[in-house]
Order: sequence, then C-alpha cells, then structure tokens
Amino acid sequence: MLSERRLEVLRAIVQDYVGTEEPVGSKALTERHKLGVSPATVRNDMAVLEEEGYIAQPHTSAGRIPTDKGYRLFVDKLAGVKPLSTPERRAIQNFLDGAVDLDDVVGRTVRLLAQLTRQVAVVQYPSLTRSTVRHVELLSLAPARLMLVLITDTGRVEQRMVDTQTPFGENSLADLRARLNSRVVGRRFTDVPNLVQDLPESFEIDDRATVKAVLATLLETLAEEAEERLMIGGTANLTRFGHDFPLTIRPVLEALEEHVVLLKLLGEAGESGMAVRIGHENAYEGLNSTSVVSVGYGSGGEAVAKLGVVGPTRMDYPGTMGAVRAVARYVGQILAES
Amino acid sequence: MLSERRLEVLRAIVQDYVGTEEPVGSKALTERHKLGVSPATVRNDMAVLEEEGYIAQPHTSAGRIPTDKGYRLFVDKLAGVKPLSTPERRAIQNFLDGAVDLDDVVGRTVRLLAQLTRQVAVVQYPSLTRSTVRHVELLSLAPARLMLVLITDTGRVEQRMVDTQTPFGENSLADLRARLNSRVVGRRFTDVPNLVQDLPESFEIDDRATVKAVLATLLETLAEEAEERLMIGGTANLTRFGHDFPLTIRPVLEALEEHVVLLKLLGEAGESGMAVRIGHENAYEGLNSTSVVSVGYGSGGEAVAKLGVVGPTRMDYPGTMGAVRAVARYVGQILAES
DNA sequence: GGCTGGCACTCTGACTGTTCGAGTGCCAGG
DNA sequence: CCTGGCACTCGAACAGTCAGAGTGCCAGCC
Repeated sequence: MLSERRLEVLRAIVQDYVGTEEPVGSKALTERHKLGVSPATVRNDMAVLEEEGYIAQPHTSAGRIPTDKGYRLFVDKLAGVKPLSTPERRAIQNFLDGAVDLDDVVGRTVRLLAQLTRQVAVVQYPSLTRSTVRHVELLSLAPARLMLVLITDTGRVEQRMVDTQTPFGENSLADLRARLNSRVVGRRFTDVPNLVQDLPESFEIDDRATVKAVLATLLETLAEEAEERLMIGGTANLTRFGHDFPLTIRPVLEALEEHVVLLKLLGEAGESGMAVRIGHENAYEGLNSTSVVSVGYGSGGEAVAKLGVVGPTRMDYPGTMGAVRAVARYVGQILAES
Repeated sequence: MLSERRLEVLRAIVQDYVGTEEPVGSKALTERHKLGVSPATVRNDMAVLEEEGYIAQPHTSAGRIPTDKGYRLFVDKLAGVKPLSTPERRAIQNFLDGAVDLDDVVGRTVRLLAQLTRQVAVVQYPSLTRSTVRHVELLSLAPARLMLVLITDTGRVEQRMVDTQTPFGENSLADLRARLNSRVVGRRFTDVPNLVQDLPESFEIDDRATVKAVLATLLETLAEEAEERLMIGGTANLTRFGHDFPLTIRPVLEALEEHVVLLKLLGEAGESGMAVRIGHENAYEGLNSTSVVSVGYGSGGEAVAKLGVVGPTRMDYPGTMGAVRAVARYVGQILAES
C-alpha cells in the first residue's frame, strides 16, 4: 500500500498534468502544491510510483505523466465527483426544459453535455426493450396495406408498413386495434410476444393471416429496435485532444461512427452508478487513448438508457463525472414529466 | 480567353495536385502529361495562369497549386462528371435495397456516399414542406390528452402531444380524425393551413377549443419541421484533409454540428442539377477551405431533399460529382418504390 | 511570333552541431 | 526518513549549412 503522501503526490501529478498537458517535474510539484516536503523527497516518491506503474516518463529527464493505472487509482481513491455550481444547474434545467419532443430532449442533452464537459458527448435514446407500450395504432393506407405505429412511454414512435394478402375491413381493423391495445398497453416490450401469442385464434379464419402479419411486424419492430440509437455531439472538441493529432483522432472518429461499438461500450457500464473506463480498459482498440465516462438515466428509479462522454485519458475526471451525473439526473426528470 | 493549351496546363495541374497533394512544377508536368511542349513553355503558360488568378505559389520557388478560381474553371469547363463503373452501380443498388424504413434509407445513403467519395457525406431527410400528407392519426392517451401523429408520403412520422382543457369523446375524436383526413390526405403541407381553417366551426361549441388546439399543434408541427433534419457520416475522412490539421479540421467539425448552417448550404444549391461550391464560394466561413458538392433527390421528378459531400477543395471533382449524382438517383428510386 | 535550352537566382526542407534548461538519480549529512 | 547538493542525461530550440526543386528571364532557333 502506498503511503498517504505518495497518494498525495499522485493526485498532484494528475491534477497538474490535466491542467498543463505537460509532464510534471518534482520541483514544479512542490511549488504548486503544499506537500510540505522538498523536491528531492518528491523525487523518491515518484520513483516508487513509477516502479509501481502509476506514472511514467515520456523520456528520460522529462517530468512524469500518469499511466492508465494511475488515473484509475486517482478516480477510485483520490477524486470525488465535483458537484456543479448552482448557476450551472439552473442553466441545465432551463436548457432542457425547452425541449418539445424526444428527439429534441436527446439533441439538447447531447449539446449540453458536450458544452459542459468540452468533450464528445454520446446519448443513447431511451431503449425500447425496457420501455412500455403506450399505444399501438393501426391505419389502413390502402386496401391491402396497413401501417403499424408503436408509441412508447418515453415518447418514441416507430412505424412499419404491413402488406397483407387480403383486404382487411375497417371493423376488423378496429377490433384488432382494440384487442391489441387492451393486451399490451402499459406492458413491457419483452412481455409482448407472450401476450399476443394467441390473438389470431380469436379472429375469423379469413382475417387470421393478416392478424399474424401485423403481429409479426410488431415483434419484428421490437427486435430490430433492440439495436438502439444514439446521438453524438461535440466532435469539434476532439481538436483539443493532443498534439499528435491525426493519429489519435482518426480511430476515435471511426469509433464514433460505429454506433454498435459505442452502444456496447455504454452497455458495459454497469447497471448502477457511474462507470469510468480509462484508456486500455476500453475493449475497442480505437479508444485506447481515451476515457469514457457513462451513466444510466431514466424516468423512474430505473435506467432506460445511458449517456456519457468520450475524452482524452487526460481529462478532468471529477468535473466530467459531476457534469455527466447532473445531466443524467435532469434528463431523467424531464422524461418523467413528459 | 485562355488558349487551348493553357487550359490543358491548368487541367494537368489540377489533376496532378489532386493526386499528389503537392505543388506541381513545370518539369513534372511535362513528364506526366503529353503536352508536347517543353518545361520552359509550360512555365510561361503558368506565369499567365498565375497572373489571371487561376493558380498560385505557396511560396517562391515552389510549384503551383490551383486557386479556388482555378478549380472553378476546371469544374465548369474542363472536367466532366465521371460515371461510376457498373460494379459500383450494382453495389449501390444492392446496399440501398436492403433498407427497411426511412431512417435506414438515409443512414445507408450517408454511409454509402461517405465510402464512395471518401469524404464527409451529408444527407437531408425528405422535407416535410414539400411532401404530402399520407395520414393524420389522433389517439386519446388520457382523458384530456391527445396524441397527434402525422405520416408523410416519404414515410416520415412525426408525433406531438396535445393537452386539452376539456375531455374529448371518442365519437368526436373519430369525427375529427375522419374530417381532418378527408381534407388533407394527399395534399401538400403548404396547403394544409388553408384547408383546415374553417374546420372548428363545424363542431359543437364545447369541442371547438379542442379542435383548435389540435389544428394549432398540427400547423406548429409543420412549421417546426420546416427546420429540417440531416444525417452526417464519414467524418473520419476528415483526417485525410491536409497537413495543417487542427486548424483546418476544427471549423469543419463545428460546421458539421451546426445543422442549420449545413441546411442553408444545401439549400443554396439551386433547384436543378448539381451544385459545386468551391472554397470561398461557401458563405460559411468555417468551410472556406472546403468544397461542397450537392444535388437534390426525390421520388418523383421533383426533388424533396438534398444530399452532398463536404471535402477539401483539393478533391477529385469528376469522381465526386459522379458518385453524388449516382447515389441521388438511386435514393430517388428507392423512395419512389416504398 | 512563339517555342526552347540554358543559366542565375531563390527559397524550402533536411540535416548537423551546439547550447540551455529541466529533470533525474544518487549520496552524504542532519 | 528527509534534505540539499551534485553530476548526468536528454530533449527543445536555435543557428548554420547544403542540396534540390522550381522559377524567371534571356538569347537563339524554327
């Protein structure tokens, strides 16, 4: 176990490096932080920290920079979550309150998060699989063509065409609409398949094929939408990433376009609380020099989706975590209200 | 007017510079192109071209590079549109054919365009203002809460909540739904306001407030959606932009997040045919070192939206224009089919 | 008149050598 | 166990040099 002072030295190194972007030396450390010891002592401590793998030298006779392991220790033991200031909170609330629909909520959230953290923000749309059904609507667009519209409790709307073999009367349609809704409204998506299984049997023989087609489309929509959607913002902040630009930034941009990768990444962030993945802890190679801070958000006590930011490993963890947490809370509130 | 040969020299300069990304000198030109004259002659021609403002030297004793004006001449007079190869066409069609809904069409299009041109692709969602109404649906979610769903002929769906003062019976709802649809289905969005103006009067006094609220929301949806949506892809291609990276790329990333700016940019591209905006021709400052190639696409003969790519002024114009045009055509087809 | 080869000139980029300063590791003494 | 001192190392910055590419111009040639 590292002594108290050595942890303090590590904390100071992380803070200074995050601030200056430059390797930090023993002398500068003692000047900027009241460690109460001389540079020489700090040097000894640094030697130990380096041996343990918490910090590293880019080259001999340069200052030290934290390693991924160092950041990890910093995040776990040394840093708290920095709460936002009251004006900041108020600004968040005002900004989010103006949203008119779900797209707008997500859009505003992503911009807000990007601006607040000055990093790349990623917001997952509230997931269909965990949501409940608010309403299912069936419309007859043409004699043998129906439109199925699915509305979720988070305000999301999905629609699909259903082409039928035979025409389907308005009465049958109203009947199906009513029965379908009575079974699934308020239920979770995952429960829907079981709930509608026996529905075709209660219809006239002639209509069964159509009913089955509608149900199939409904279930298909659920399945397809299990691949969830994302919104991304603040990519311009990537330019503040580092000096060795093109090499660092390219894989990150690529990763950001691979929504599947990002979703997996967000998904890994455990169910409860905030997750911080530092550098090589990210399974996806392109993000090995970035950190991802993510957290779930939701309308009730339960998380329906995740959001987070992607930034350089050299980031202000307490501030970022504070912003991410605060935004997630407010978005949850907004969703609950609507 | 420039002589035939000087135009040829300009063409050669553009082609070489696009290929190599390096200023091109007189000697290299004569070696790579069969101009039939000596480097000295080419030098004289280059001096003229420079005087006229078509090419420039980054610094004395370097080769020449085309100016925006030079590219403009190249695009207008010297370059054709390079058609895609048959396999490429087939690939486009196959890729787009797999799309399941409008989001998917747009998503696939943007990826396709980015991949084909190796640049940043921008695709506008089919516009509501030019579309027609396929259906308007009204659902009662709670006693004093309705949901309005608008479905367009391009497959787009928008929904809004309508909170009403007084409860609204199922009969009245069905009545309103029927009358509303009979008036607006198949009509253009811009015509809707006039078509529904007198609708409230034909309802019971008690229901008029609600009807008005519904109509207001409907019109509001149209107005709001006049600010249209975009999808963007291929931002990783920005890394191939140039050497002086951070400076060039930052404003471009910022511009790409400003959807309003992009929409305006696409909008400027005249109604008919393909538009190419080169460097400073772009009104938006951040894109002064990029070119935008855009074209309208649509299901019928009429364009319902635009798509295009953003790339360095030093781009392969014939190839890019070919790809953009081809993709626009196929997307139009797909939309017409669905 | 227009094209060409030759020539002198200029400028950049790469390379080298040097210096300066920051930072380290180690050691002896408190 | 901490501290001051010291020798050492290494990289960043700077200046100087050099080669190469490219130009502009001029006189001669077709």
